[in-house]
Amino acid sequence: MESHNGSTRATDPAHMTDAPSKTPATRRVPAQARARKTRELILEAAIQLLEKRGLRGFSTNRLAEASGFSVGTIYQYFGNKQDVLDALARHERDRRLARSTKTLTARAKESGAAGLSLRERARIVVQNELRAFDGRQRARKILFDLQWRSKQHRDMDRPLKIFADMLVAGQVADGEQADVHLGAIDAFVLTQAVAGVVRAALERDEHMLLLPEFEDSLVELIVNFLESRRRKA
Amino acid sequence: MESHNGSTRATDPAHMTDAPSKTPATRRVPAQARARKTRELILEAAIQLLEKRGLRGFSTNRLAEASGFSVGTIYQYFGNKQDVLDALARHERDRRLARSTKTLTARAKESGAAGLSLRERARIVVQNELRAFDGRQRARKILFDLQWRSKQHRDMDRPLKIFADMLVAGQVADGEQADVHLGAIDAFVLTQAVAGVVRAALERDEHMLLLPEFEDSLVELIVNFLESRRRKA
Amino acid sequence: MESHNGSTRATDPAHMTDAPSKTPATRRVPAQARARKTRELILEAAIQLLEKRGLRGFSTNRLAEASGFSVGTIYQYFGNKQDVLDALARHERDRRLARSTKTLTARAKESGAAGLSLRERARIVVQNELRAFDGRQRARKILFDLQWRSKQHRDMDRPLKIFADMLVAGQVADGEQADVHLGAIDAFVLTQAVAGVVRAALERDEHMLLLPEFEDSLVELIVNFLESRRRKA
Amino acid sequence: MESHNGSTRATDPAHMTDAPSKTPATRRVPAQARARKTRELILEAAIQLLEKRGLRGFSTNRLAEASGFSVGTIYQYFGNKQDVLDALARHERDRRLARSTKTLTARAKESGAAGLSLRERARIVVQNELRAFDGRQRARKILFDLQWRSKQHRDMDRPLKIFADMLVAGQVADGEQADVHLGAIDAFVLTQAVAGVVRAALERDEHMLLLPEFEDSLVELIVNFLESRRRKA
DNA sequence: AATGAATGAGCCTTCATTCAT
DNA sequence: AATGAATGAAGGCTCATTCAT
Repeated sequence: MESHNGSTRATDPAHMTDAPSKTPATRRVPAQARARKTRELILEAAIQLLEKRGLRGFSTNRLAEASGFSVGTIYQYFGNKQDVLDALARHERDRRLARSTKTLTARAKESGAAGLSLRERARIVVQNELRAFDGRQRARKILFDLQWRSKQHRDMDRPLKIFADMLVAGQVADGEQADVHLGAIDAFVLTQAVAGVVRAALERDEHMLLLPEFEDSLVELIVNFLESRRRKA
Repeated sequence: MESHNGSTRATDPAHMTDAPSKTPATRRVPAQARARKTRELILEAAIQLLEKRGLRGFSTNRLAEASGFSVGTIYQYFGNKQDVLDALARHERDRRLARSTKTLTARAKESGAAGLSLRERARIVVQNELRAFDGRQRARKILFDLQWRSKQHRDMDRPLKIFADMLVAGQVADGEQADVHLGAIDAFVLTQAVAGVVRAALERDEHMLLLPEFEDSLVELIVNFLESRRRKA
Repeated sequence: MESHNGSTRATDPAHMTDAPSKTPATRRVPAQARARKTRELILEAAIQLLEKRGLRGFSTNRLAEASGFSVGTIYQYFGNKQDVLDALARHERDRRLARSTKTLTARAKESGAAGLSLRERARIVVQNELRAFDGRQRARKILFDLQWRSKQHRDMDRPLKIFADMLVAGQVADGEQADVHLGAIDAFVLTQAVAGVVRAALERDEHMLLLPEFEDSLVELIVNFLESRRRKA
Repeated sequence: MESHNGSTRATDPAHMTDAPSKTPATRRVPAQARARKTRELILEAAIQLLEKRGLRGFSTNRLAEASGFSVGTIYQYFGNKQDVLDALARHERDRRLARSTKTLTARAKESGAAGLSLRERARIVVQNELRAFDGRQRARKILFDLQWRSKQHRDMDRPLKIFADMLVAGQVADGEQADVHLGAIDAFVLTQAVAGVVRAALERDEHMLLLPEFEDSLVELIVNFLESRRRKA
C-alpha cells in the first residue's frame, strides 16, 4: 500500500531511501526529512522490540507503543507488518555483506602484491559472519531466519552471489588463483551451507560461534569445497 | 520408545511411555488399541493439514475438524499444539534416518568385500536426503524447520551424530578408509551444512533438489570436507 | 443425581455415611466397606487437591487423577463436582464445631462447680476457631467460603445456632449466667460477625490469626455483644 | 494518558490514575471524551450483566455483546476480565463510603453543638450500609465478595480505616466522646465483623436487612465493642 | 502527517459430563 | 463397581488492520 524502500546495494550510501516517485526532487524538504526520521525511528524501535520480545511478541500495536508513534502512523510508512520485518531483514543482510566486503578489500590492500590466499579470504569472511551476532543476537537470529524463509528469493540471493564471487575471486594475479568462477548452483550450495551452519550454531549455543575449532571447521568446509570446484573447472 | 509424547496433561509424569509392557498382563487392551489408533489418526490428519494449510493455518480447532475428533480428544493425546508438531517432527526425522541407514547397509552388503568408497556413501546419503521430500513437501519443510528451531537439541542431535559417524565409517578395510572419527564440532558442521543447503533449496525451488549438478555439488561438499578432516587427524 | 451423604450431627460417629436407602442393612457388606473406603479416598484426595491447586485448579479430571480412580468412579459416588465440594465443606464445619464443643465441655468439667465465665467460654471458642486453620489453610479457606455461599442455608445454619447457644449457656448456675437465650437474629449476627472477621483475616494475612491482640479483640466483640443482649432481655 | 485504567496491557503501570490533571492542555479532547464515555458504557453494561447472569455468567464475550462493543474494545480499556470487576468493585465501595460520610456530616451539622452520640452515629452508618443494596442486589453482593477476596488489601483497606475512624470520632466536644482512636486491629475487627454480617444476611435472605431487629442488633454489636475499646484505652 | 478507537475472526485451552465397555 | 475415551460448548484473550477525525 505504500512506499517501501528500494533494495539498494550493500555499499550504497543512499541506503534505505524510500522517498517515492511522487516527490520528484524539490517538494517540501523538511517534511521529507521528518518522514525519513520517523521511518528510522520506527525501525529502530522495531529492532529493539524484536530483541526484547521475540517474533511472537512483535505486534504492530506493540511496535506503535514502543516507537512512540500510533499504529496509524506505522501503517503510513509500511504497508503491513511483514514490510517492517522485511525492511529490517534487508538492513541486516546489507550490513553484514558490507562489512565483509570492506574487510576483504582492506586486507587485500594491506597484503600487498601477493594478495590473500583463498584460505585467508575464507577466514576473513567466516570471522566476519561469526562476529556479526554480538549485540541484539536474538533479533538478528530472527531476521536471519526471516530472510531465509523470505519469498523474495530474487532480491535476497543476488547479493549473496556477488559475495560468493568476491570470496572466490583473487584480487590480483598471484599465480594461485585465476578467478574461479563459481557456477550458480555451487554458489548456492556454498552460501547456504555456511548460512545453515551458522544458523544452527546460533540456535544451539551461541558460544560455539566463538570456538576456534568451530571457525577452523567452517573454513575448511569452504576452502576444500572451492578447491575441488576449481579442480573440476 | 518413540512416537507419542505426553498424553493428556502437561504435568503427566507417565509421559513418553510407549511400551505397553508395564500393564500387568492383558488388561485394558481394547482401550489401548483404540487409543493408539486414535493417536495415529490424529497425527495423520495433522500432516495433511500442515501440508494443506501451512503452519499458520494449523490450528487445534482445524485439526479437530480434519481428524474427525473433537478438540478435547486431541488434548487427551497431546498436551498442547506444540506437542503435536513435535511428534510429527520426530517422526519425520526418524523416518529419514532409518531410510539412510538401511540403504547404506544394504548397499554395503551388495558391494562385497571392497566396501563402499567415501564418495559412494556420501552419494547414497545425499540422494536419500534429497528424495525424502517427495509428497507432502510443504509439511516436511515446516517440520524440518521446527526440528531445527526446536529446544530439544539433545534429543534431536543425538541421532544426527550417529548418522554422521555412520557416513564416515567404512564398513570394512578397503585400504582407503580407516574409520575417520569425526569430532563433535566437525560432525555438527557437516550435518548442519547439508541440512542448511537442503532447507534452502526446498525454500527456493523444489526442483533444484533433483538436479544432478545439485546432488554432485553437495556430495563434493561432503567428501572434500571429510577428506580434509582425515588428513588432519 | 446420586448418593450424596446425610448431613449428620457434628458429634455423630456415623458421620458421612452415604449408604443410600436401597441397601437396607445386610446387603453385601464387603462391597459396602469398599465403597465407604473409596468414598473416603476420593474425599481425602479432594482436600489435598484443593490445597494444592485451589478452587480453580480443582477439576473432576484432576481429582480422578489425584485420587487414583477414574472420572467415572467419582461420578459413581458423587452426583457432580459440587457434591464433592459440599461433602468436604460439611466435613470441615463439623470438625470445627465438634472441636469447640468438646473443648468447652472438657474445660467446664475441669473448672469445677464455678463453671466458666462468659469471657472464658468466648475465648475458648475463639481460640478454637483461630487455630482451626493450621494445616491445609488454603483448602479450609476455600471450603469456608463455599459453606458461606452455599445455598443450603437451612442445613448449614442449624449447627451454628446450636453452637451459639452453647457459647451463651452456662453449664451450671454460677450466679452470673442464667442462660441467656439468644434470639435467632442475634445469634445470626454474632455468628456471622465472628465468621466474617476470621474469613477476612485469613484472606489478608494468616499471621494475624495468631496475634494475641487479634484474639483479644474478637473476644471483646463477642462478650460485649452478649452482655448487652443479656441486659436487654 | 488519563482515566482509563490499565489500558490494553496488564503490565501497564499507569493504572488507576483518575485525575485528568496531567494532560498538557487541550489536545485530544474529543478522543478522550469518547474514551471516557466508552469506558463508562462498558462498566454500566458490566453491572447489568453481573446482575442478570451472576459471576459465572459474566464472560468477556458476553460483556462485549451486552455493551455493544467488541471484545477488542473492552480489552482496550481493561487489561483483563478481572480488571473490569475490580473497577466495578472500587466504584461500589467508593459510593458506599461517600454516602456514609455525607450523611454523617450532614446529620452532625443538623444536630447542632451537642453532636451525635456514638449510638446515633453507628445507626446512621448501619442504615446506610443496609440500604446500599437496593437495586442490583446480586451484582452488589458479588462485588462485595470480590472486594473482600481482592488481593489489593492495601488499596481496599485504607478507605475502610478512614471510615472506621470517622465513625468513632465525635465531631465536637460533647463531653462524651474524646476521640477514641481505634487501633489497626480493632478497626479491622470491627469493620470486617459488620461486613461479614451484612454479607451473610445478603446471602441468606435479603429481607433480613430491613428488619428493625437486625439493624438494632448490628448497632449494638458496634456500640458495645467500641465502648469496651474506649474503656480499655 | 498523525492519531487511536474500534473491530472481530480466530486462537489455544479447559473441563464437566456421558456412556460403551 | 470401575473405566477412561470422547465430547464440545465456552472461556479468556490477541492482533492486524481500518477509518473517522
